[in-house]
Amino acid sequence: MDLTYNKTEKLKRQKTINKLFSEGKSVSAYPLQLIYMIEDNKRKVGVSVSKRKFKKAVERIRIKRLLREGYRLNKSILINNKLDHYTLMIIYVGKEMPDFKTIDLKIKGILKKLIQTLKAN
RNA sequence: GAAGCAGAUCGCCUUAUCGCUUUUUAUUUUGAAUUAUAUUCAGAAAUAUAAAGAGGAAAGUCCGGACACCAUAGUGUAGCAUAGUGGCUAACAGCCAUCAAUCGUAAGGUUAGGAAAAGUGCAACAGAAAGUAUGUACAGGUAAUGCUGUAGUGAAAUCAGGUAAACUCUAUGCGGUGCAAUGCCAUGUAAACUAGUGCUCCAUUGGAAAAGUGUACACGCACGAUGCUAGAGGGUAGGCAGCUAAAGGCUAUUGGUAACAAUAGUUGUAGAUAAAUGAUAAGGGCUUUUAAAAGUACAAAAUCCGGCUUAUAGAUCUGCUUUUUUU
Repeated sequence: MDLTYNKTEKLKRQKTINKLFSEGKSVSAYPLQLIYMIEDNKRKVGVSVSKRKFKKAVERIRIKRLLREGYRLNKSILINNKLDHYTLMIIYVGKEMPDFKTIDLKIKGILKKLIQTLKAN
């Protein structure tokens, strides 16, 4: 089972990020929002937290780490459903500091929701 | 013992499993070159292994430098900053010593502490009057006059003082822009297109120079047609270097009241870039509490250093002061 999340899998290019925000579709399940795009033949995933909602850098870094960890442990949900090329941006839109258990749960939820919406189309 | 003053240090730990970033070594794959099928080279990827991986403030971005580019950064004006005296430093608005004022019983704390005989402005109450000033009473004096003295008000009353966290003056310092600096590679018809403006003079492989451009302004200086200004539409916004060894840390000795300096020894410590340093589980510290249980702060590098300021649960150490008790 693949539990890695290294440099090559990170969403880095400014261009693709802009494209994702302008053309991608979104699925939301509070306190998370997922913007996705099924185009590239590689997996690219980024995480984000609004600076407005969390002013301190410590809090933002903490949430990003939790989001990354949640994706790393649960990305098998996507791969087991024969989905291995995608571009994702996971955004935390909540207003309070989460702990890992809720993040883990919500990530699982939103990834399953993504698969359902894709199958429906 | 209690209350307090000054200074310094630390600021969670261990194990297991799953991960992240950088680097070392090994193997495999791939690429390039060639004397051509085996060597060499350096790069990339994967796997394994080992090592390292946020702070005392990393913060605020408030000062000062290093470094880079703009001209070898010049002169004057403007502007800004600093302000007892002496010293330290690469430098400073920092630090040390000391004087004065002031607060505290004291240890100690605090201070925008230069100049009012250059000029301008401002000033409560009292008082006739506070600078284009001259009233009353008494006394003196004159040709005459508040001309002179005393009384009275006030901090200050006629060659006066106060105020410069008011202008000002004096002394000293400061050129500008910041690592998104800057250089290289790759990509790109990119010195592209349209409009406006400019395209000079002498001369002939050269020289001079207008407009213009370069810094707050002026001068000066440099560049000066591959120009300048505006518009529309597009491309790129990726990689490498800069990038971490530093006015470094620690210890000892010497000089100095000290800040600090010199010498010797020792040590070798993050380098990311939508931004690594994490997640989970178990256990242990520490604080509150009979226990259960709860709490375990503030706050995360972004070119690098020296400061200042602000935030901070809790813990430790050193020196000193006052007071009480005991011996």
